[in-house]
Amino acid sequence: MPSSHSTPTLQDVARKAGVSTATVSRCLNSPERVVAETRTRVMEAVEQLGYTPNFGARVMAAKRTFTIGAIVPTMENAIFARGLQAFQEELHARGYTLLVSSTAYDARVEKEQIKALVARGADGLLLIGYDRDPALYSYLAQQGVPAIVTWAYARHDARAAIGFDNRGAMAQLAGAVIAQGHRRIAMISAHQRGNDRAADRVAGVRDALRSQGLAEDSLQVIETAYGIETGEVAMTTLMRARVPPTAVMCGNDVLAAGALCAAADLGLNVPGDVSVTGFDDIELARIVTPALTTVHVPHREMGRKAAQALIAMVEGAPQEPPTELTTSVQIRASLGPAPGI
Amino acid sequence: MPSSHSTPTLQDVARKAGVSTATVSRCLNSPERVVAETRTRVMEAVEQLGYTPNFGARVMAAKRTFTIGAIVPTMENAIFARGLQAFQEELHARGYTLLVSSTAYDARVEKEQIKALVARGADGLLLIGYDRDPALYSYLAQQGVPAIVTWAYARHDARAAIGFDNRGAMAQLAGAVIAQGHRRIAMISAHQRGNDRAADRVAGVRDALRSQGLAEDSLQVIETAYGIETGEVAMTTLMRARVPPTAVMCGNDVLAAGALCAAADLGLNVPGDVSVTGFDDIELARIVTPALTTVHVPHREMGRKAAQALIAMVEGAPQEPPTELTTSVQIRASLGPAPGI
DNA sequence: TCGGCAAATGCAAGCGCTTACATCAGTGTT
DNA sequence: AACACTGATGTAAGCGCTTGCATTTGCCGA
Repeated sequence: MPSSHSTPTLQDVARKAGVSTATVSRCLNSPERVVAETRTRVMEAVEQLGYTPNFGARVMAAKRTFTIGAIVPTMENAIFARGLQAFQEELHARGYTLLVSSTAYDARVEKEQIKALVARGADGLLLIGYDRDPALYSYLAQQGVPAIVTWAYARHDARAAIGFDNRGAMAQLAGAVIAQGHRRIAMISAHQRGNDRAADRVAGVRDALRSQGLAEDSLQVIETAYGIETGEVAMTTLMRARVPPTAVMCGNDVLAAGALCAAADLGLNVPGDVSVTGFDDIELARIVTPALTTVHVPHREMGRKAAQALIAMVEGAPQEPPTELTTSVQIRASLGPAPGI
Repeated sequence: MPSSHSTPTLQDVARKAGVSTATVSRCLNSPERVVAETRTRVMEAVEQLGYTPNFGARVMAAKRTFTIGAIVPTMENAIFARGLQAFQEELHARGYTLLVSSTAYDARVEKEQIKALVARGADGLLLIGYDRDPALYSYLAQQGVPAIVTWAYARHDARAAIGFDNRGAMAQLAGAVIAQGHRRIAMISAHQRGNDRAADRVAGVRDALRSQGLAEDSLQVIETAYGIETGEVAMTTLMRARVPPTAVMCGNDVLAAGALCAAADLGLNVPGDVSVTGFDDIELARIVTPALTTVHVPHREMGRKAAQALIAMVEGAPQEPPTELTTSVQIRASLGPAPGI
């Protein structure tokens, strides 16, 4: 008799349906192996008892959790939100559940979270960017947990990845800025240490300067945490200099939104007095005034494909080579000709 | 001998340290019950083997997962992001891991996700709002999984909750709008069905109209999905009417941002031609032009307290009564006097 | 009619861990 | 010196499920 107080178990269902636990288990996991009549009886028992399989037991017996972990730097702004949403949708469609945790851009926290997720039996992991302690990669390999790198793409790295060329995309955007006659260009970047995307974006701007025959060390870079307020502060510093830049390229749209606010506060006209650009093309970019010139990233596509690739790896498919997604420069009102041109 | 290929188990550690599995388990879970010397030996073995406890086994034996689930309507925009981030931070500090999933505002998906999280052994659940199939609440009760309702607060409901009075807050904001002389007020709301927050906000506006002796059925309400674009569409519809409203109150900041975009596209001046308000006071509200008048919600505080309360419940504390957090009306440039006043 | 085969189901051995209880070795008491 | 007691550790019984293998059942052809 099912004990009336604790949650029902396979046993209880089996007893109620008058079959063995094995049959119940099969009904739940490979219904085609059970005759229709029995199956109906079992399913009714399941229904009546309100039975839910015990996850721990199932995991232990089956060695699979159907859980995928994602470790992102932050959930607070929208940078990762859309891609993650698409990732989860695809996962959900394939019967997997997503576990998200965030690191606040702290490598130590990231390490903890990775271990926590692996300990919790994540079948696979979504990681942002490449740059982390190599020991973590060996740890994952040792534990047999596949991982996929996203939001970045490195041709030379064999690791599974779905991303885009941060450096090339930023170089292209910088090319557009330079083409507008800007020569005094500054950049507001996230901290580059441990953040390859940020570092690549700075490098991209340098690439563009160089290829135009401009002095690349003339590029002034302010590093700061991601955030609207930090973007405001950085922009204010920049524009109060003796010779302020005529274009400020930001490491992402959030910083750029902050820069725009600061410009407004300082009474500067954008793009009349100074041009501002972002990166990511999140919704924010369209809403701010003036609308932001930025790099469009196919976040949803990235999330979806990452899910597909990761599931394939989890299910034992041979690891695919990294995939590069194409980005495009979105020219909007925040970029104009350099003043005096 | 530890099999060289599979991951090490408690057994392996015990063997290596020359103790029983019970002792190893105790070292890991209640170190003070083991003599220092033994403990050191065990910890060394753990270290050398790179042992990580098997989550499933642990869960099954201990009946606890130290995992909390959160089910939010969406991760795509920032409405829930900040609160969730705070929730996770507090959880993490207390040794719990957060599992997030989203429902796309679909009650069926929510049901699935709740079951999935319970099946995955979530010790407790964070839910948004009250409005859902009562069967779900009984299911949770039967499964013994405590849940806390957030982003809403209902005095009359005994359910554990940490939230704010959506209706009262919106009424207060509407009061401010009316005080500016607005009489033709329209509202852009999320779909109210299954979304008590949205419904309460509409009701709040009606309350305010009534208490000012205005005809509450004169309030025109457009329901739409949450999103910037949907906000734009709704605003366009509203402003193209023969007698357009002089103030448009939006169910949240995202819709309001869309409304502001639409106003700009239509060549309307805000607040000269029409005032716009939001709700939530997410970062967006400060960035848009003009800055948004909205209701400030203490998201981080809510997230933090929700974590504390939920953990207390999970750990067996008697259920606390619902907690109400205070909101405040944030007046910014998007609200001005009604035209012609 | 009966042997043989396949399909359906049952049996029971784990999966790796926690924990109640048993055991054992010291310590202090009388 | 015998005893009770305490603290450290070991023993072993599950936790609820999956799954390889054994058993049963029903049907076919000979």
